[in-house]
Amino acid sequence: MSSHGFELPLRLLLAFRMLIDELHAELARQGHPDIRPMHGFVMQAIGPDGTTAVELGRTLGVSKQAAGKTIDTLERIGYVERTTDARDTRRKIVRLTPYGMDALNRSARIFDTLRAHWAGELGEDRLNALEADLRTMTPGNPWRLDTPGWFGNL
Amino acid sequence: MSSHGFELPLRLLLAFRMLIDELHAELARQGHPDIRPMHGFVMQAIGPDGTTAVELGRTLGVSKQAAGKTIDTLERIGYVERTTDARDTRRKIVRLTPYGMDALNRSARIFDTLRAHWAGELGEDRLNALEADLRTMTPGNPWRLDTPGWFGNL
DNA sequence: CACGATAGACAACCTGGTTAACTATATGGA
DNA sequence: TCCATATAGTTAACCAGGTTGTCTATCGTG
Repeated sequence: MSSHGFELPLRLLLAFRMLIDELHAELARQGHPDIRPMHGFVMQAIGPDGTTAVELGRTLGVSKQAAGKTIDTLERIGYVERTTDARDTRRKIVRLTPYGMDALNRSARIFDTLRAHWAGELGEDRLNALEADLRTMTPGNPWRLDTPGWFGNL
Repeated sequence: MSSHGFELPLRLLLAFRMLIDELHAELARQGHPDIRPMHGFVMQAIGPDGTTAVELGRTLGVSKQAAGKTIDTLERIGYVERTTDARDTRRKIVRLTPYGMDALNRSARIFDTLRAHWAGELGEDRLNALEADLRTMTPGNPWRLDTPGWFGNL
C-alpha cells in the first residue's frame, strides 16, 4: 500500500542534483568548464585561509590520502596551490588561487540566483518553511561537511 | 550578499544522506548487512518483472557495461539472478530473487517509518507541503531515475 | 638528545563509472 | 534464401575517488 515513503529521499536527491547540475552548467558558461561538483565542496572546505591535507581530510571526513589526491587534481587544474609552511617544514599549506576564489564567488552568486528562482516558484514563505524544516531534520552546521564519505561510495 | 543560497543544496544532500544512512542501518539489523545504497535503487529499477542489462542501463542513465557490472555484484551477493530469454537467446533476463524482494519490501516499510518520523517532528501538514514543493521543483516521475550518472561521479 | 607523534607521499587495492572492441544472435530486404 | 545491419552481452583498459598500510622527514618534549 502507501509505500509513499520512497518518494521523499528520491525527491531530495533529485532536487539536490538539479541545483548542482544547474550550478555547473552556469559555471561552465562563466569560464569554469572543468570544475566538478565535489571540487566546489572541497574549495569551500579549504576556505579563504588555506588548510593542509590532514586538516582537509578531517573536515571532509575522508582519509588524508584521499584529501591529498583531491588536492592534486585541484592543483593540476589551477584552483589551488601548495606552499610550504616556514614554521613547520612538514606542512604544506593549500590555498585557493585567484581562479579558485573566482569559482567560489561565482558559485555563491549562482546559488543565490537559483534560490531566488525557487522562491519565485514556491513563494518566499514556503521556501523559508522548507529550509527551516530541512534544518530541523538535519541538525548541525552544514558547512562542517563532516558527512563521512558524503557522496560517492553509496 | 547573503550567500544564503549555499545552504539549500547542502541541506537537501544532508537530508537525503540521513534517510539513506538510517535506512541501511535498519536494513543491516533486519538481515541485509551487505546491501549498498545504490543496490536499492538498482533493484527498484529492475522491478518485479525483471529487465535486461541494456534496458537497465537506459533506465539508470549509465552504459550497458556499467549496468552489467552492477548486476554482477548484485548476483554475487544473491539479490538477483539471470535467466536466458527463450525467445531471444541474446537476452538475459535479470530478476530479483526472493531475498532481493525481501530487501525491497523491507526498504519500503522502513522508508514509511522514516517518513512517519519526519511527520512526527514537522507535522503532517508541513511534511506534505515540503514534498509538494519538492515535487514542484523536480518535475517528472522520480521512479524513472533517469538522472544520468545519479550519484557518484560528482 | 632520543623518542613518540605528526605531515605528507607512495603503493596496492576496491568500486562504479567510461569507451572500445569483440562474439553471438536476430531480423528485414534484395 | 542469404546477407547486411542492428542489438545483447562480455571483456579489457582506463579514470576518479575512496580505502589501508608503509615509509620518510620533521617537530617537539621528557
